[in-house]
Amino acid sequence: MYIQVALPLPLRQLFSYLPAEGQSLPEIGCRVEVPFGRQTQIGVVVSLSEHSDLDDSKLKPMLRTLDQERVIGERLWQLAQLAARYYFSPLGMVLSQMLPVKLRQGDSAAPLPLTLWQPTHAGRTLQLDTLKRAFQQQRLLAYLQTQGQLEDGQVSKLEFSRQALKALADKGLIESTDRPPEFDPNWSDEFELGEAPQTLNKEQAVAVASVNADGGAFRPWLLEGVTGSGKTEVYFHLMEPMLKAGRQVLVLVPEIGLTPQTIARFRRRFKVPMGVLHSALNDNERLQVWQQARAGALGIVIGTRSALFTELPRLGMIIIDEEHDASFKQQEGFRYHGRDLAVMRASLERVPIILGSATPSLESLHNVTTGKYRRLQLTERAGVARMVQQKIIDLRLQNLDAGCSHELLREMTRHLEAGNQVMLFLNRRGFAPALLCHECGHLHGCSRCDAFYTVHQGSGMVQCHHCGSQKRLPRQCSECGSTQLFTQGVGTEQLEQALSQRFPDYPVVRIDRDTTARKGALDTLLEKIRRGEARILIGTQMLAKGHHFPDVTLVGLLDVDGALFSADFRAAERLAQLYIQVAGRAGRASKPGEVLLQTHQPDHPLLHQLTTQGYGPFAEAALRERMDALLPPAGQMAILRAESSHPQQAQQFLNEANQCFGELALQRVGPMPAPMERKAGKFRFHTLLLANDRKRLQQALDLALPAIEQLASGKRCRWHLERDPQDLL
DNA sequence: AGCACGCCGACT
DNA sequence: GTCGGCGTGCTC
Repeated sequence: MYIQVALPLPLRQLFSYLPAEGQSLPEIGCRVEVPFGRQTQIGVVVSLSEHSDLDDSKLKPMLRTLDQERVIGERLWQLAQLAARYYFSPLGMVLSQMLPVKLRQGDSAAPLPLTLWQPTHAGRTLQLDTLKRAFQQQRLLAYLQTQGQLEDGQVSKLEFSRQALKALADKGLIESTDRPPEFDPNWSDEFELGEAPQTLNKEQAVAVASVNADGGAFRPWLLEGVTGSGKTEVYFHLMEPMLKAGRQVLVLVPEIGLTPQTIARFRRRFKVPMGVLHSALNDNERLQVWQQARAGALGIVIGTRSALFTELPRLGMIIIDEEHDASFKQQEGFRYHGRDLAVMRASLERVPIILGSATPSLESLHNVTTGKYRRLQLTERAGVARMVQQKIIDLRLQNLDAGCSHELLREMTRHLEAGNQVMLFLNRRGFAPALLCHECGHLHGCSRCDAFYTVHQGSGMVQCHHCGSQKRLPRQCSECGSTQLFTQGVGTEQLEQALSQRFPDYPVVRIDRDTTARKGALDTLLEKIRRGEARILIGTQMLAKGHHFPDVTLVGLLDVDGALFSADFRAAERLAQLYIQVAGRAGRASKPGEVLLQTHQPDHPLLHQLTTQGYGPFAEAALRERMDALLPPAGQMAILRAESSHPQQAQQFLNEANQCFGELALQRVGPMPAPMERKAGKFRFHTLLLANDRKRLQQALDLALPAIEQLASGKRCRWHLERDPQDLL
């Protein structure tokens, strides 16, 4: 017998092993540890066969079986096969992505015992005063004396120290007991709501009734609802009968969307066990959620992109909130789109999937047009409708102060004096996007990329935002030696500085990658804003994500032009989504909001459409533009990218790859240089592969890919194939 | 991917 | 004389 194993490598093949001596054969879907070159790898058994392409002398025996029963269930196994084929990705990469990190590393899949700490008799009766020189121990023992017990997993959550725990145990004051974790799959027996459902308005009721009338079969529903229209209440109404029937619900949210408020809202409504998979969890905590979900002990699993791969034996429904959000796309390794895979999963599991958004992706809108998705619309706002004033500010021939027009500054003053907060978006971090020599005109560029250095004044450095290289801020021009160096353009750092000077009475907060790099820094800043300690909020896109500040009444988008003429074909769509999101949140009933948009293209048709008619008509026009340009979601697209330190090598590979398609009916555009041809010292090229339908693209690539992989030129450069690329950068 | 081998330039 | 840069090849 030969064991075919999928390994987490970028190699589109399986590896055969001989059985381990004296051990029973592993089952399909179990993890095995195998020797691989000079190292060992953990892979998943895909099949057992009686034949092998290779001679026995070339094969090694596997080392050990890690699981007694399959670690990926039948449905997710099917999803893995489907995803590997769809994304042209090695099965091993897909399977490893589906497993919690701990299981990829070879840890046991058996649930860990629950360790419980209790005071001993000595500990219960000890006077706390005796520990007054060991404050942490005293605090911990005090807790145990009053509470009686403490789960080991809660130690760091309640901010007790591990050392104190150990010290108390060593003194014989506390002791631990292990008990197997209890997984109760019958949570629905005592199902109850934590709070009464809200009364639905007519549109919400129609949405709920439409989905329910479909009888719980597979169907993607696009729930399009403006901000404040009550999408979450619709989710809740749809979840209720599912949970009541003991079916599990999977909820996917964008990366920053998983705020404590969101989680609290779900917990308040449904008194069922809920697993939360957010970025702050460590690998052990993730494994625990995975185990509970697999045992059917969770009613709700809510998490970001990767939560999609949670094993849910009684899955009844999938919900994706903010389905347009870019964070659902994985951009490394196995490059999948969480939304699209979730739809595939719903289809395999035969359950409905709800895609919610105020600003649906053009993909999803297109899928509504073709009949793949059904659309549900919520246009009414709960509560009092807010009037948001919108205005485009023509920047042409204007004198700007740190990128702000007079009109914007005037409006800022007005809103600040009224006691409100002002929020400004500028999608460029750092002090200035370029450093210019006043004598010779030289712009200081990165030596490894086709890009200029960004000036960071706070750190006294210039930084390349594309490869991460940085150096001391030069005093002299590297070309002519002049000391007359000026910054060019405005970044968030400069904006912050300029506005602090201009509005000395109003504290400014800046939120970008630089100010939030430290763990917890973002929360601290957001909290500061919420408490009203900051009045002027400056930030890049990340300021908008999921955060709602009720006292913000003026929102300014400082430079919209970049998005209108970007090499990234989705830039306009993203701008529109950001715009609608902030416009929907500016002000409230008692405080009317205002949104200002600064541009050198005040007559741009997309801008007009967006500000005068809203997202719907904008999206229709943008979709037409995409269709005309044959960009997604028109037809099907994949991109073959190659990079090398020698440009000819990447080009040669792509040229030869083009030959591999022969007469296949696939439109090829390229090879052509990527929008930033040189990045981090590598020259980058790509070829676009376009087909009218899914099947044609799949067939053509299935046929050509084996030949492309054989190309010798492919070994002289790094290359990969990506399906449904987010951008062409 | 991750690792070893192997070949050339700049250091003790 | 070596250390180490990355180009090349291989992994059942």
